[in-house]
Amino acid sequence: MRREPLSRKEVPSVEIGLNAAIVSVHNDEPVVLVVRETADSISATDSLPYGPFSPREHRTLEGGLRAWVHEQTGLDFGYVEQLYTFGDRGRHARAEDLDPHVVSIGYLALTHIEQSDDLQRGSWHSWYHYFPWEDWRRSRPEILDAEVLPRLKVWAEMPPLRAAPSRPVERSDRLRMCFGTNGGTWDEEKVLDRYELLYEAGLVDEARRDRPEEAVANTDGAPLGTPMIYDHRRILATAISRIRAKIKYRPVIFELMPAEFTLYELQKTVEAILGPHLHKQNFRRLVESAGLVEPTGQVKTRTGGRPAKLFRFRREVLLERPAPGVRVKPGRS
Amino acid sequence: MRREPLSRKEVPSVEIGLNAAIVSVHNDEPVVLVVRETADSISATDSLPYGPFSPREHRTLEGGLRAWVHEQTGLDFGYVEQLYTFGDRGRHARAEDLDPHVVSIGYLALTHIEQSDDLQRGSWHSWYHYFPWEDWRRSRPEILDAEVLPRLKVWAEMPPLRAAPSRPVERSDRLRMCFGTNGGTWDEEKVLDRYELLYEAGLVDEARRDRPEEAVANTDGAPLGTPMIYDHRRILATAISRIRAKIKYRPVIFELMPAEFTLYELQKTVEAILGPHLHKQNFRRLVESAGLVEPTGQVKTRTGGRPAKLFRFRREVLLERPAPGVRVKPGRS
DNA sequence: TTAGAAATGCTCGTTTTGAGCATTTCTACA
DNA sequence: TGTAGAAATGCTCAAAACGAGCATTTCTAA
Repeated sequence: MRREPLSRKEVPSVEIGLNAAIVSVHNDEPVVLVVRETADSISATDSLPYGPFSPREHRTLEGGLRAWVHEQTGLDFGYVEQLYTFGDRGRHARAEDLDPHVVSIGYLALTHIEQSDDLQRGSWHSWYHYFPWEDWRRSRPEILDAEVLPRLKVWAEMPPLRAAPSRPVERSDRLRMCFGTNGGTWDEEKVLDRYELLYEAGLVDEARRDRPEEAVANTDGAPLGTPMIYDHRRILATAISRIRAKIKYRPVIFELMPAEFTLYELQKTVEAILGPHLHKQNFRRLVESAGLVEPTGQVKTRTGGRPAKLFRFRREVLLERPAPGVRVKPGRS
Repeated sequence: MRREPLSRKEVPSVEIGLNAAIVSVHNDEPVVLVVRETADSISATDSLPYGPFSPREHRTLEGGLRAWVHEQTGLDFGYVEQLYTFGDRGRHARAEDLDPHVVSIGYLALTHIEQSDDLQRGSWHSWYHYFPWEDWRRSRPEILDAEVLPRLKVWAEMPPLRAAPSRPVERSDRLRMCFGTNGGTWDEEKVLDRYELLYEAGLVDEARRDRPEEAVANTDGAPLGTPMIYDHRRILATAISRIRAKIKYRPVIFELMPAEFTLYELQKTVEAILGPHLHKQNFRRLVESAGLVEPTGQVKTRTGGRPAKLFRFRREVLLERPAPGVRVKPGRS
């Protein structure tokens, strides 16, 4: 053996946290299931449903996740995928956090909200509540030019705290890459990168919480967006990035739809997730020619105009094509 | 609080295994760094470099991974990304495996092998050693029609052991989806899906190891491919799937290249990873028009023909385009 | 009865893609 | 010193995909 197996006491116990970003679309608004924790009698903090993995009780990681979500909210969801495993839940861990160390695994779950569903606990919040700078549905979000970019530019001019020769990319270049400043483009998939940059710049509440000793940039001015406990907002950012990327090559959007829907409802749901407006006729052509849907034969009246044909998801497409998805381009119309 | 925090003793200690699939290309052959473990004096088993995460010694998960790889092989690599966290290292865990439970995190690392590099331990093996049915470089691999598909078809005809109402996809449909039988197409990215199917069908050694009690299909006939310890072959399958998908939208292929290279060398490296042959002129047009490379001004003679211009990776492309990559189609030429 | 609102059908120019032919410029060898 | 062979490189061309917009149909509401 090349290495002595470590004895039990040599391997510090590690606790695994299971965390679920459960996403849905309600009234054309992307929402996430949030539990409000009352940490103490004064402050309330939002969290995703979560709980520790217990190998004795949970046969699998995913099973443990479903158990915790059910216990905390009453919700049972269908589609779920693993996002990422974060080793630094409290980021720059301080001594008292070291033992036991918590490693958190983030999951993305998708579900369709029926009217009849009522949660035992928790509530659906717009994800833009936590990331207002991502809300491009109407137009370029105001907070971007009013708050986010000015303060990030100040940060970009500051010298890095620790000289980082291993970081080849300048702060200003990272700013351009993430936020599309200086002639760059806004990539709606870079939600996590933008959040990480804001964290590093000390502009989100979690950064001030994790590194109170560090003088962070622009301490005057309110933190941006609504914070969450631990690294839950980072997990949510990961979830948004993932779903925005994934609907382009896998038909996961149908996890958010009812059994039957019109093409415009489908488009509205895609737009709720992706942000920008899509060209209606081209969207129809795309979805139909890709064989993603088939007409049910029914129509839906009360659409405000000509009745719309109802469609359902063609599950067979999963067997036919290697990468079916709503291949929309990030461009606006 | 909605939930009592679990006391220390209520949360069983979990050990986290860090596992690295370190990939390179050597002589147009995709290779992975493998350590041969001599489990006892009789049998030898291949493994990826791995070791437990110890929060006391490792500041981050990735740091722990690098430490273990360095200790076991002497290699320091650059690019690394997390793949997936598996909760069932021994799959259907038996009682004696339950405590402490091991959760393994798989990583993909990419590196370029210099002539001067010599490993202290471990060696580079072709990844097709572990997945011979994935080797489409010459032509359709013989083992597919001679061994893999006949035995999978037997399995597809068998009734599932446990009636699975929650599994909506028939075995024969999964076979078509994964292996392109019955008019389906072969998707070179589905390496993990194919391995999982073979595992479920009991055709790989690991399945027989993990579930000796279960009568698996086709026990006559040798197991397919070379096995690895624990779930390491599954991690390697995940790594291959990931890199085959990723080079299409991120310029990770350059992690495998020397500083200067010809376009044909680049093409050969892409083909080593993806498998099928690409159209040479179109590949050049693609790579150049995407701004991924720039000429160094030098040429390389001794190419067997007209000297080839040397190129280098244009790092600026990372700042310019949202998703630069070698967008090659899976089709053959 | 009619205005307004969607749904739907269709066109059209531009870009991207897949495929192949032709030319250039080396090396190896007669 | 030619000349064949092997790549590298340059260019063309048709098909498919894409982006944008106009036109028509068929509802509801007043």
